[in-house]
Parts: sequence; structure tokens; C-alpha cells
Amino acid sequence: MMRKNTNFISKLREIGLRPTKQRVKICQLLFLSEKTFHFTINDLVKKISSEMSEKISLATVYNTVHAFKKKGYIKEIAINSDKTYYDTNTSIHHHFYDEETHELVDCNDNDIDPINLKKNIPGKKIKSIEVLIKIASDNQNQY
Amino acid sequence: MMRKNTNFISKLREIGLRPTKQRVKICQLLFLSEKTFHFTINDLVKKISSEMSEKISLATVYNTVHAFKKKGYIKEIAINSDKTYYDTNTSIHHHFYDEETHELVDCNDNDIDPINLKKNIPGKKIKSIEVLIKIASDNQNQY
DNA sequence: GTGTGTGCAAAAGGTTTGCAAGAAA
DNA sequence: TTTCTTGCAAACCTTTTGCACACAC
Repeated sequence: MMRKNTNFISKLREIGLRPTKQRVKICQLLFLSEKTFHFTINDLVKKISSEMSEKISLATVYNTVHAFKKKGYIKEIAINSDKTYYDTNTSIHHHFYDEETHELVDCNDNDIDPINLKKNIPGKKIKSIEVLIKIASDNQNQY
Repeated sequence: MMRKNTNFISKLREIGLRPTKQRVKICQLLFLSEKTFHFTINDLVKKISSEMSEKISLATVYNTVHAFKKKGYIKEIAINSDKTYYDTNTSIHHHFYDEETHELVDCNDNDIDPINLKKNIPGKKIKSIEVLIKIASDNQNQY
């Protein structure tokens, strides 16, 4: 436990961020568990207030999440939605998005063939390739 | 030209929408050209005000676009939560998204193999499969 | 006339920003 | 002491909503 926090402090230092207690706390919430997961800023804020007496300012949460994203510790998932979804799994993988429940589920590597892109855009570099599979109940219309 | 407008009126009637002059105008802007294109609500509003003296209320633009989407006349593209992007090309196809210019470019069918999904989620139906390829200049970092 | 659709302004929801006070180096 | 970070509130932007008036049928 102490061990973990020390790791987070190094982790933060490595990317040039001062290990403030807010950042270490957010690190714990995002990276302590083995399992990766998806979250929104709101999810994270709720998690924070359920685990701490003092709360972390919204601005700080946004700042920290942006910094982690910039450093590649987390990924943003492309979904047209009213909020931004993040993923603590930064490896290349794809998602199912349930339009009704707004739930996001990982799509296993075995479940989809690798995307084979035959075109490049001159002068441009590919930053990411994401597949989003939108799903909904079997027994209803789209709307 | 008159011919086209008459078509739009039928098109609207077919899906149970009264052909008001606002809806016909938006039809013209979206469907008159052979070429399909991508747009945001803001793009559309600007187009409207550059072509009409009277402008169409924002609420009406949103209502109309939502109605068209619901009826399958246009498609929403999953990119991120900043704004909603629409496509007048409703066929299955994928996109390049330039993170710097925020430009959206169609990915040709020949440029990418069809997505082969081997997994189903029980009780759920697949509504869409979208591939988004994020690109940026060759000569810079991600941010 | 009846029922829809439009326009306006206000509100909502998520996200960003400016700045003073506080913590880390 | 200097520089970075936090917290707060206000600002922002896109999208939604409520309601009176206007239009389509």
C-alpha cells in the first residue's frame, strides 16, 4: 500500500508532474486495481467523494485527467455522447457501446480481426484506430 | 430547381413531417448537392444565415436535424463529445479525423477491409459499426 | 379550427478559464 | 523564494426545454 503510493509518486515524477496529494489519490483510484475500466469525470468525482472526506476540486480533476491523457496513462474513447469517456486500458482495443444504458464494454482482441488500413493520408500520421460497435436491445427500434 | 423543392416536400411528407419552409430550406442545404458531406449544427446554421435573409431558429435547426437523423436521412458520427458531427452519407463507411484541423474525411471502402465481428452480446442487436482513424501532422507530438 | 411547428429566451450539462491562495521544490 | 498546483466561481459552448404565437392542413 505504502509501496503503491511510492510508485505513484515516481510515476508522476517521471512525467514531470509534482506528486500532490490530489494527483496521488486520483492515481490510486485509476491505477491501483489490476482491472482496467471506463469512466467519466463524473464517475471519478463520485468515487473521490465516496472515499475521501475532503473533496478534490472539479478543475483539479479535469486538469489531472487531461495530464494523464496527454501522457498516455489513460485514453479517451470516441463516442458521440454528452460526456467524455476515458479508459484506463491504453492498449489498442475496441468497444461496444450500449445506446440505452450508456454502458461501455471492451471488445476482446479475439472478437474482431485487426483493422487493415490500405490508405495513408500524405503528411499525416495515424494516431489511433478505434472501432465502436453500437448496440441496443434486440426487441426495439432505434428510437 | 422547383422540381427539387417539390421532391423535398414529398420526401418530408413521406416521413410524416410537414413541409414547412424551414425544413425545405434545410433539405436543400443538405441534399441538393450530389456530393455528401459532414457538418455540425454550427456549420449548418452558418450556411443558413449566409443563404437566407431571415434566419432559422436554433431550436428548429436542432429539431429538424434530429428528425432527419431519426428517419435515417443523415447519420451521426462518433468522434468525441465536443460537438456532434453529422454525415449526409448514410451508407456504411468509416472516417479519418484530423485532430488538428478537426476535419473529417471519408475512408473509402477500398481502403479498409470489412470489419469481421465474431462476438455477439446476448439480447443485444448491433446498431452500427464505426471505425475512426485519428490522424495528425507527421512532424509533431500528439499535443 | 385543430394540431404541429417555430422562435425566443432561459436553463441545463459538461468543460474551461482566470486568478488568488497554498503547496512543492 | 520561485514555480507549479489547487480551488472556486464565473464563463463558455453545445444542446434542450417551455411556452406563446404562427403556420399547415
